[in-house]
Amino acid sequence: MSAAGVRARVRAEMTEEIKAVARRHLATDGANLSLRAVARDVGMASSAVYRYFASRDDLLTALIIEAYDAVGATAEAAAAKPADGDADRFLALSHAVRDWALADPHQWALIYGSPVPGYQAPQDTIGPATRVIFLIAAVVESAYRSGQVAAGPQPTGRYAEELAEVAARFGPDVPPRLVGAAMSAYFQLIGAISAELFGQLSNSVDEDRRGFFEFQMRGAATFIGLP
Amino acid sequence: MSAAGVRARVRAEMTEEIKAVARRHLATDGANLSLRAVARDVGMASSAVYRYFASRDDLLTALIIEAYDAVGATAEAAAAKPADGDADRFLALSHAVRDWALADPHQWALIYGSPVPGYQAPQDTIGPATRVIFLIAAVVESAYRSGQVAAGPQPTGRYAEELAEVAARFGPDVPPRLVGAAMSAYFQLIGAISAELFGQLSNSVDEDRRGFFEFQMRGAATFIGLP
DNA sequence: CGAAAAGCAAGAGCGGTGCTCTCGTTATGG
DNA sequence: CCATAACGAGAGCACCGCTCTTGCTTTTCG
Repeated sequence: MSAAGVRARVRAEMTEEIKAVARRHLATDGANLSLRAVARDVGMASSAVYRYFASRDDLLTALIIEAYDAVGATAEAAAAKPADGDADRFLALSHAVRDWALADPHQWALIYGSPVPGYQAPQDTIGPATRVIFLIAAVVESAYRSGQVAAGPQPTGRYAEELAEVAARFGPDVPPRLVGAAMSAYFQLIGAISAELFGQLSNSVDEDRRGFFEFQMRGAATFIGLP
Repeated sequence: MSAAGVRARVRAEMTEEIKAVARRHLATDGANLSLRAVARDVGMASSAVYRYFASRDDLLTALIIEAYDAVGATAEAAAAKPADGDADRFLALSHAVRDWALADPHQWALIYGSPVPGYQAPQDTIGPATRVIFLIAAVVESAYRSGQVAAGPQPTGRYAEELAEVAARFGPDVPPRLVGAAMSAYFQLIGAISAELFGQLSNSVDEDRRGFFEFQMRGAATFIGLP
């Protein structure tokens, strides 16, 4: 009847419902969720799910993309808020990412944990995956444009050239050092959150993990040279 | 016959063989290796494996402990070599850990990747897990004892007290800041290697990852205050 | 309009998994 | 020497991912 076609709309709704149920299972079973169990919860035969996702890995890929988008949106919202300087903006962004990770550790593990064995990240995921690092880079670039970035160690050697190539994507005259520092800060962010989530803080920092996280991120900001 | 008992010795050998085969499977299948497949390779019924390991998770735990021991031993060997100052010792240690991880990414993922869902790290693993961070702490403490550590940001608040408690385990008068910095450096090390191994460097630093890694670790050393 | 085409859901089935239980055998220690 | 405990193998249970076939419904097009 409708121009869009009933079938297409129903298909889209069905796809969303499967993903929603799968996301729920992800929260309890992690990456080894069972496609059959998801199908049961949705109320259809397991074979019918294959009309919507070519394989279990394809379903996981859809969840991965959604997770990247979710954490990216959260980080963007935090970075958009008014902040007292670029260092504070970076800290706010970091806390937003950490809060998101704490709220749903399995989603975090899905995108930043060890890759699912036998699973190769398809092209669809590399776009959404870069949102957070681009945000950090934007903060760093903004600070640099306003001339507020302190000096720091210069990269040298072959990797410095690679950093320069990446820097060229952001604009002219962006020093490779800033790109390197931004990437390093990004990996520190991911690493600090993963360490906390994966239990590496047990028996050392148990009460005030948020404070210790901020301590680490302040170090990262200093390394970049943020004011 | 023998005092030790034939059975006990055979049992120990059998346990080792199962672990060896499982380690081989780990290199190809990752953490979702199949106990049945391991049993087939060993040449026994899958049910017989349960005489040696109570469950598949128990087998994985054994592999985890071995992996922690292996990376710990590697790091210790690197840290024991003569070095040109404590910063260089830290760098050597870092490179050793990275080299080990590159040589066997699945073992790395097993211990530093996302925890296997439904798998709770047993007590047996927390001892071996602390070897590397203790090594870093030892380097930092040695530098501190010789009065060569530069000043740095002071931790404040509740987590600072927790760091002080950890510091007390190392000896009197160890500043909490050093413990925090050492832990931060440790997480940077883990995070940088995981980022490289889990594909986060694709399309940015592809040629000289070793150089970029050293750039990051130099930053960590500076944050600690190593000379 | 009506037939052909395409999309869809369900069921059966294949080979695989972790794990348990039983049963015959073999080494161990009182 | 013999009861006991450890052992290996096999059958079996419930589950898994995935495929194929079979009917049915919607869409598309001559």
